[in-house]
Amino acid sequence: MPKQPATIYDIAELLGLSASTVSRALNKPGRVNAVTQHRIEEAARELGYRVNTAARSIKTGRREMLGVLAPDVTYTVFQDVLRGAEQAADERGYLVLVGETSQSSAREEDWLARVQTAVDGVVLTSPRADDASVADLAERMPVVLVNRRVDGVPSVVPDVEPGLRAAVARLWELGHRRLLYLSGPQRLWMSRHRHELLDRLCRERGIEVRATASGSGSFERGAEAADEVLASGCTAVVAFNDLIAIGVLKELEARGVRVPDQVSIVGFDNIRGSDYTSPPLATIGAPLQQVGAAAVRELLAAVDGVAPSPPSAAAGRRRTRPEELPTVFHDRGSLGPAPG
Amino acid sequence: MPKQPATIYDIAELLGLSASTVSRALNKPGRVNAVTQHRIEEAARELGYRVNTAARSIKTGRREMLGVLAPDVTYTVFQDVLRGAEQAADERGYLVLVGETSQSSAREEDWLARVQTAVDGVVLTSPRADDASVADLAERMPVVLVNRRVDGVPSVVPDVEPGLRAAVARLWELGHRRLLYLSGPQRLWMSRHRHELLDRLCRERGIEVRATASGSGSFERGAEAADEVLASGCTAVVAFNDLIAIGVLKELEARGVRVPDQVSIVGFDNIRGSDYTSPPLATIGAPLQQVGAAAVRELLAAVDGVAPSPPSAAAGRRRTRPEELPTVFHDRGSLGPAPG
DNA sequence: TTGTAAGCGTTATCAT
DNA sequence: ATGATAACGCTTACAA
Repeated sequence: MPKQPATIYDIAELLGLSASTVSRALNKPGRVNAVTQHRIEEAARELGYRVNTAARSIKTGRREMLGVLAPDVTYTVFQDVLRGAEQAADERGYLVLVGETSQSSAREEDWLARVQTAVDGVVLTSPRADDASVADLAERMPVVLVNRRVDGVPSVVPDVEPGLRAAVARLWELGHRRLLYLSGPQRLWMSRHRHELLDRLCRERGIEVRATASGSGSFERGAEAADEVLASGCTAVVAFNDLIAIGVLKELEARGVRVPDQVSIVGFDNIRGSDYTSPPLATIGAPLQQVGAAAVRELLAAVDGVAPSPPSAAAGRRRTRPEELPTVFHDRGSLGPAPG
Repeated sequence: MPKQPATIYDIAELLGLSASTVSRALNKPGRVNAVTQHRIEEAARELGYRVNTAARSIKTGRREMLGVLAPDVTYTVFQDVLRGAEQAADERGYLVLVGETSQSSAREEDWLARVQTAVDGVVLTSPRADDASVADLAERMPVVLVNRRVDGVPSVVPDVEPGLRAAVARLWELGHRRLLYLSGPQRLWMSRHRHELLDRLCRERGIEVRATASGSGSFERGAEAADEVLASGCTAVVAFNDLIAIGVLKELEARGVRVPDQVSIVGFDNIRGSDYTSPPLATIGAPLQQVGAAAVRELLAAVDGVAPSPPSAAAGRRRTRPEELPTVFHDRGSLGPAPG
């Protein structure tokens, strides 16, 4: 049923031209007689011609596709990154391959291996692979990291500080002096990063910070943490992400503990749904679409740098200055004065 | 920096063999001497050989990739479909290209055109294109629809009836006799489908159903609809999707209208966050991952049917029997006895 | 301005 | 069991 798609030869034959002329006309218009050009375009439309990208790739070495790796398409953070990436890619005529690795490093490795030959580069959002593997991969193909840093590999990470600083200031103002950080997965660079920064910012003000042992980044994890929260004697909680935050919030509500009267809660990511709760969840969000777009632009710059132009000293291993992608604090109802 | 990847010629040369032997060894093991086989595999690993998929495609005509079109990666429904699709594709060694078309039909057309040459087939979730264009596309390449039906094009749609029937039964039981359907976008097949089915099921019981004019499927749309809800004199609301439902719920709460005491609310899709609200939102969910997986399996069956095997009467235009993908009613706090 | 021809990395056919 | 060799559809010197 799907009849063979037309090739440049079909067009050439139809018009009594040679394939190379057709190719030229279709690729670099201007290098061919105006009327011929027109006839070719006409014929191409007529025949429903589409360039065979595989055949082109084999010659040019360019795949015009790039990969985006996501541990979990289901987590809202990734969606915005993907959307931003998709749009930036589209602007440059690139197609996007997505790899959902479901938190499994085996699948991640697998996908990476398979996709390698099909794309010009990859964006890795919170990959599970260890630093060495990531650096290794970056040796073999253009790679840009999102929400993670690895030495020598370009990365795009929003600047956590402004949003978190605002949140801490607000907590201070409300009288909170003891905070509990609900850690995410230990292997997640971003969880450690947020923790460190929270520590630093609180130290500046003399706020005490404790932290739970690391756990998953899920709603259930948050619910489980309710006991720890109550036992900790802390008046406010900063969760690694909104899922955890909402988990505690709902569990505390279920136990009759009033938020924010007895405990204040702040999350991270400003996921869709974080303002559906009662009270709405205060959270620190990042411009994730821009993050995704920036990552792709950086990736494509690297891709461009690889082949054409003077093989200059090369754009080389730059990282987007985070100042350009600041997080924002969303002050919402889950924050209130410290009790007592 | 990314040195040229090794080819089968490199392996052949290294081992003093011919390229065809190497190719055979790598593709159909068994047709080559066991020890040669082993040496080749060894060398391949050594050299970090990866098959050049573009080169392979040009010969075989198979791309080993498929496309998944999504109007909005940001809406949870799509994510689950994508995850299911990704996994089913992965099982068969297929890579997935995703197209986020941001509700724009121009971008949709564009992406479809561009991707056509790069994939073996596409899964279209709620495409904007009209029936004719979809049928047309299906003429030129394997296509499977999700959450939409078009004559002559295979599609996978969960069975709305069981979930909706349960919801209606529950509403009846609670004494509701007048319902308001908050319509989604008119162009969305699924919105019309849900409406029709609701009409039918309610008629069976003698429940009256009204419907709003169509609107967007967003949270804001729900908030705006609050007036209509209150003016309608209906005791319960069925929203086209959870976003709308949560929008009304929050807006009613803001106005001091008690849910479910004064108005009961049911949504569709069981999106993440639908149970974060207070009260949690009652909703009708579908096994979306399975839907995605089923769509891909059907697509790959069509792809397989295109070339190899006896060109039999062909699997042809089947549609997955919906009985296999039933929706489920989630009874939650937003439902209560009809007032008065 | 246009045509000829070589070659990209594979697979597949046909010999050997 | 293995090796030549010819495609696949396209780009790109180079020649006309």
